Amino acid sequence: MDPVSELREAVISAAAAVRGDVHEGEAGAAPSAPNLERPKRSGQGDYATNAAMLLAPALGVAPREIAPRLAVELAQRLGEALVSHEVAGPGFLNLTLSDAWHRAGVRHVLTAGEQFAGGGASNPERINLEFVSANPTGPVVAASGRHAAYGDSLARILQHHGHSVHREYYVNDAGTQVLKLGESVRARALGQEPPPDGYQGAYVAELAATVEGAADPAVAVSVVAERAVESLLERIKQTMSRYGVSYDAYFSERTLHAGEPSTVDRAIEQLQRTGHVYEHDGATWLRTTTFGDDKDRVLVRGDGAPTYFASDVAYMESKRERGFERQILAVGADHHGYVARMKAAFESLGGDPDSLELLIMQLVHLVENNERTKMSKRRGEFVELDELLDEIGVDATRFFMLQSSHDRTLDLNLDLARSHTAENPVYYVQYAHARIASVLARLGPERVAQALAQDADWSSPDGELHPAERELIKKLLALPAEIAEAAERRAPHRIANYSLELAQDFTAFYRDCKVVGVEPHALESWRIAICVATQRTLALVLGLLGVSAPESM
RNA sequence: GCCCUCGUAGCUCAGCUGGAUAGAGCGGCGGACUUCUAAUCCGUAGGUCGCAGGUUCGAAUCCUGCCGGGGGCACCA
Repeated sequence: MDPVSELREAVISAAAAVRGDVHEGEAGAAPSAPNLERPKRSGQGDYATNAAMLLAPALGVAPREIAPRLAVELAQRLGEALVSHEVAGPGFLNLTLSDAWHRAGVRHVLTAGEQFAGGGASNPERINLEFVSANPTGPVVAASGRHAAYGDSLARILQHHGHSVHREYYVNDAGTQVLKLGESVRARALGQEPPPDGYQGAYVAELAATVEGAADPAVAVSVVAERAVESLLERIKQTMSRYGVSYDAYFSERTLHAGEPSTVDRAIEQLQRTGHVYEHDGATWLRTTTFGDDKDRVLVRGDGAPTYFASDVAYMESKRERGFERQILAVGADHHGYVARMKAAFESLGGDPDSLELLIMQLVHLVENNERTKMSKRRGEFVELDELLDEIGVDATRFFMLQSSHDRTLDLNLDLARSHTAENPVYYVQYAHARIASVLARLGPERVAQALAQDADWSSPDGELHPAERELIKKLLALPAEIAEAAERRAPHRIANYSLELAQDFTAFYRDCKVVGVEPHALESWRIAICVATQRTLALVLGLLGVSAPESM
């Protein structure tokens, strides 16, 4: 267990003991788990807990009277690690920990290696994570870069936290939009304008030139559409790969309709068995209102064609059949109306609606000349993700997309991104990593290995830790809780934020604490250890964001 | 009209399952390069946390209403 978790356990245990003292044998309402947090201001110790304030209502005693009792219990549990404590404010207990505790923290980071801050999931699950799933009727647009970065990073974080994650891209290769694409390509190939509700983009003309049989009347439009989709899907995969985003599967919608019976047929049968399906006006309906939807939904239209909703239901069933305990879908803001019906359908299928999560991604607005550009795939007015990557690079794009919470709309100022690339905070984080690499290179691998050895002497006779060292170490040790939070709240942006904070704390350390050549030898060893622990942690978090960690810049 | 969501510094955003005097980056202003990397650092200015009530020992955070932005209310995909 990591040092901060141990500390938290000690606080919880101490709080339980205090509660037991006063209300002997009484079950009572257990107070919610006490916080262990970094005080905002300096001079308030290394950590603070609000346990006394939470115990106050249950005990009927003022928080400031409870805190000293808590301190006694805590002192017993922490021994020499706890240097001092004080009751502050409305009843916080501020804790100051020893230098030795901090040194042990660095050893923990080094020993844990790549597993640092990992495997914390209390209930590891097999998760199916679906993201982007943009229609293969055009290139990947810039806005999808947000979905891609988010889904990919979330997958990495969940995995590091101990879950098993399967990433899928749902390919809508069936239905009218695909047919419209085919019609548009055919029209261009014949030198005509695409139909008014078709696709107008320049890429359609490219497809008209490259797709086999585009202009050949003997080749059905549906076949042209199929080939165009194939070509576009290939292009989408290339963009994703360039962006550092990988999928375990590109799941074809068409396969849901294939076979006798098809997955769609089986899903509908399953729903019929559970009694949630009825016929009305010649169509087949699912009674989603039973499970909280506004209105019932059509599965099969009057003309016998299954709706898109039917495919979605079948897809959920497919994921369930494949053994995923949890389904997470990152969908666009324009899909938020689907949440209720999807959950209702999932429950109708016999699934637990809580194990189906639809995360609503807010929009990305590209701002140029102080105006938001309107993006329409059909009219062909859009910025491609590839263009964005050409201009501001993969690392900067990913970091920018990941910096803010997925449920907030994001303004991406293209003018700024183009002209001030070096101002992106991602370079700040990468720079810290490169700087450490430079320091370590100066020392040489042998000296570094020696400093990291289990029996290396890290403490100079009279040396206390520098405040910058203590701050940096506590930031390192905050990562396990940070990852747990990011994983549980599906919030990669927390990791982006953390990486910036870690880089800041390292830079302060770098400013105040000389490493190479510092006397005595043990102090140099100790600082090398801090540098290595920090460098690895920076590389770890950048990795979770899908951003590179360069050795030099 | 009904439902969802967001509103925090000039700009872009953290902080939000209640905690101490609300933060960062960029931009502004003033400084620092014989240095372990200046893609850096130091200092400084900048806030009615949309508005109004409520709950609480304590509210940017929870509840209600209002205002404003975005989205959704198909036998479309």
